[in-house]
Amino acid sequence: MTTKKSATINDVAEAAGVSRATVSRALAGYGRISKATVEHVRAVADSIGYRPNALAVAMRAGKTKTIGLVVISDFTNAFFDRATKSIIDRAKELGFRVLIQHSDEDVAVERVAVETMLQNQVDGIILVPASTTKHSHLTPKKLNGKPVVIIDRRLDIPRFTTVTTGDEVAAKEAVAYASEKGHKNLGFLIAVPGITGFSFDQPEIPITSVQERVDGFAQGVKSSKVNSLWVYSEDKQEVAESAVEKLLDSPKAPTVIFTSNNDMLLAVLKVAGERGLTIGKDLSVVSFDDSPWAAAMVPGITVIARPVEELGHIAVTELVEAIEGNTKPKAIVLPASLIKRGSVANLSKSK
Amino acid sequence: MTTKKSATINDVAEAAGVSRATVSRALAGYGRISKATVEHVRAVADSIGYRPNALAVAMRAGKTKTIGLVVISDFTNAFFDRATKSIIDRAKELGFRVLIQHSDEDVAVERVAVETMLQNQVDGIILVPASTTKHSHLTPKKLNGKPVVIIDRRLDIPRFTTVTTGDEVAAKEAVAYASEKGHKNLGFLIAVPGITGFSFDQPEIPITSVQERVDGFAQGVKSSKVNSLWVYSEDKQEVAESAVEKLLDSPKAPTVIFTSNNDMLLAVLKVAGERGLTIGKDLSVVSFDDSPWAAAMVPGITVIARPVEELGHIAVTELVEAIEGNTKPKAIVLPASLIKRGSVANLSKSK
DNA sequence: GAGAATTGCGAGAAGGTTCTCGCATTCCGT
DNA sequence: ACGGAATGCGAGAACCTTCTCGCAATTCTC
Repeated sequence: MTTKKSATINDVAEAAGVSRATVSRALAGYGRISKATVEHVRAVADSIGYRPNALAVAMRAGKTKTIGLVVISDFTNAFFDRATKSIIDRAKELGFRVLIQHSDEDVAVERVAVETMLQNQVDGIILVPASTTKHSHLTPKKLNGKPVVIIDRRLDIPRFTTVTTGDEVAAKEAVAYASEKGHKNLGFLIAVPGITGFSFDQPEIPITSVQERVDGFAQGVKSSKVNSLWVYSEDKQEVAESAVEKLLDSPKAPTVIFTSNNDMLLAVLKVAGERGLTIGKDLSVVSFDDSPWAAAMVPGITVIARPVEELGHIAVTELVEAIEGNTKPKAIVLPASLIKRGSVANLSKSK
Repeated sequence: MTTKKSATINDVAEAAGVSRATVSRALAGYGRISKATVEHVRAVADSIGYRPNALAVAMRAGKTKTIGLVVISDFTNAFFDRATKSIIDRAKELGFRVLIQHSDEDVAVERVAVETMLQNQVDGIILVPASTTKHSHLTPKKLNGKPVVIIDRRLDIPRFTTVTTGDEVAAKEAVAYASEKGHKNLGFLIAVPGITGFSFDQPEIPITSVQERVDGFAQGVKSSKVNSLWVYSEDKQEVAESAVEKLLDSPKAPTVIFTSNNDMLLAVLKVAGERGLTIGKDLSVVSFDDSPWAAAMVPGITVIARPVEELGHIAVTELVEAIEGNTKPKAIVLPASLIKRGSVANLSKSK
């Protein structure tokens, strides 16, 4: 038979001929204890393969050294993969573990995810909220006073520290760039969670980051005096593809399409491929969020890059600070930047 | 002041005027208890916002309903993002949480990751081992008899259930396909963790999945009687790019390059782009592992697709089975398949 | 109507750790 | 040599839950 039960501190105490308290002192290195005892206990603990039970430690300490991460999407999304990675890495640096849950843009799922986190006694939560307005599960009382840091989006209350990116400015800049390149008809393909199918009329956008992008695009269109055609799509490949079809088939077909995330970009690439349109020549494209493949493609995709790793890093740092001391909520905004590659054709020269 | 401490079962008992045992019975629904009491306790528990402490439950039960996942790479890798997602999803279905750690292909890191998992009392572990041979931290004794399922690669001992894909057959098939298309000079770009820089001489490959791909390629080359040029690279973008350069600059430059993973594929795309080579015309490419962008690109990348989601699903299912009962270790191999897109030029017709 | 059977619930232990108290031993100074 | 301080360590409580055991109280049976 193999060792079924793991060695406890009692086993070590017995084997070393001392009390539990002494073992704890020897291993944790606190209190008054002689060097000889420490070494003896250490040796015994090693020899019987003692491993402290993190559960019991957490119970006793009232702290689990674990933070909960609730994101809306999984790592197949080009933003959340990097965000999750940077959060895990930073948490590790600070001695915290990360428990991950996905809400799939559904407030109800988010609610149970948060509930699960709290049942598991996480010390704090990093959350990408599915809704700007629905946050009745995020009251201090329901959270037991556990700190929360909101990332990527904002809530309509200033209760929590929030880390976002300056998408509005970046979107405006992107439009100006396309305009300079001679584009007169701009298309926008915007993923809006919660809607079904796609629509040319602006639906209610429950997400501040998307709203900011829309606003930025609109400002850019206004100041550059170009034509624009907007289409709002469900965040789903096939739906987005038919939205792109509609966009390209419209009377004033855009020469450049802006996409609000990488999934939408893929839809544009797919349809362009099917129609034999060459990116950067027959059709231009600019997308939110950078990714390795967007950089490696020919031509490279011009993107609005958000400092994802930095965002994750800061979120964890802020959360841990809030866990360890009392901090005031603050709003941190990181700048996004336009990375120019070859996916936007220069129409002004060719004419 | 906000509620600092969460309500415990004692608070509920006191508020409801019953004992802890009764509260537990009422909420968990076991033992003899009257309906009236159940409803009363439920109501009181709701009203004071009682939330069972998962830590205490786990302590008492001796089961945490948590499985540990130790992967070598993060979700920015086109295989591990999908694997991780499918594992989390399946675990959720079976009522398990997932704790994630990355080993970065380093056995030492893997060792502490496993150690951390065990300290956290996971019920079982899913592991992508960094090494075929170094597994002294995976003895039944060190694992306290906790079950482990190995995925993606194999160990040189048959101690654990293993879920892998049939890469050898698929690699052979891919070579045959390229040969049919008229390619005579085949290039292989193979990521080998642990080495520095790149090399044309085959280094020791500590990973069974990569070894299988190498073997499959070799068999294909032999039976199709084509020329081949092999280059083994560190899994790092810049290194891989210079390896591709060398490949293309060699006397018998390959007309098609096979890559052992998606990162290597990106390196090929990048270099091809810089040299003005059009994929599917001037240079052909076939990669291991499918991804949304490989499908959406123009031309689409021909890939050897592995059933990643299925792999994750099965791994969790097997692990949970092992957790709940005693099972014998088995070796499960899932078939990989060649998905033909446009990235392989047809040379036989043009001649 | 008395004993037996059933029912509802409370007391208490266990799970592994940490930490506070307080006791006993050693060491120092005078 | 003796009082007091310093030191090392053990006993026991606390964290929160679950579950067994057993005690009362009620109902049933003849």
